[in-house]
Amino acid sequence: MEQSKALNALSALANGTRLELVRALIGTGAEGLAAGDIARRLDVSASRLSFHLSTLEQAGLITSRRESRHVFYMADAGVIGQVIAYLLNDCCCAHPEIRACCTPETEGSLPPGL
Amino acid sequence: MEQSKALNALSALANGTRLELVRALIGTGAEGLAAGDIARRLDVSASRLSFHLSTLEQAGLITSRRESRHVFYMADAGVIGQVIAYLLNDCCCAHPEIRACCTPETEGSLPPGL
DNA sequence: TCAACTACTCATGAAACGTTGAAATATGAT
DNA sequence: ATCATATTTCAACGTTTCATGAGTAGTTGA
Repeated sequence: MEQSKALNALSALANGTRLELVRALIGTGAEGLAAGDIARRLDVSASRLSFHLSTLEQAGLITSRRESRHVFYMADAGVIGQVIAYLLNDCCCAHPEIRACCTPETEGSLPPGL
Repeated sequence: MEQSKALNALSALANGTRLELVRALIGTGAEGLAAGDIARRLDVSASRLSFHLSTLEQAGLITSRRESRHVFYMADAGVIGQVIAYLLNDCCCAHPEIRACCTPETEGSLPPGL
């Protein structure tokens, strides 16, 4: 992932509404969620939702598909993973203390080499 | 890490100059780098540098110490790790496909359980 | 065709961001 | 004291972002 793409993604993620959107969409997997359902679930106006969804889509973090009159949005787990990997590897040089963030649930249970 | 702190950190990281700053400071460890050296290295004006450094410091991503007339800046690896962990766990629910980003260099070389 | 529904676009204004250069502050050397 | 160095602060300007509400476009069923 190039820096410019990572920057777009980080800008997109640096907003409360959009972070909630990602959170909501990650949970729904490939099926996704219709715009109207998202609006109701997060209590966001239609235009505001559309603005934030298109910001996320432009950044490549989510995708959409039309199904009759509904538009379903879903998170692109691959791209989101790439953004995190970019922070981890290209910006932080896989710094050992930072890498530790990857094993929070198993913290302390891994041998020193990992 | 709370969402508001993570959002501040993401905003701070979503800028090319500041990402370069983090990159440069991560490499210098606890010693850090004096502002003037950073300015020369990244070819950034003093006031612009100061602005971006204070943005990063306010977000908690870097710290500073004065030494005679120099001010040394260093990255806070712990906080940077927390931000990445927040994205990974609190936003992406440790989604398996996204978690895969943590093992790019050792990909395929770990047993399935890790 | 018409009405209802779903989602998007647009214009507006307020707020935040980023760059610049000049001025101010702090520290150290002569 | 005076001067030089190092860094920060400030005001100005243009750009970008965001929330709001009104209006528009596409889809479905009567």
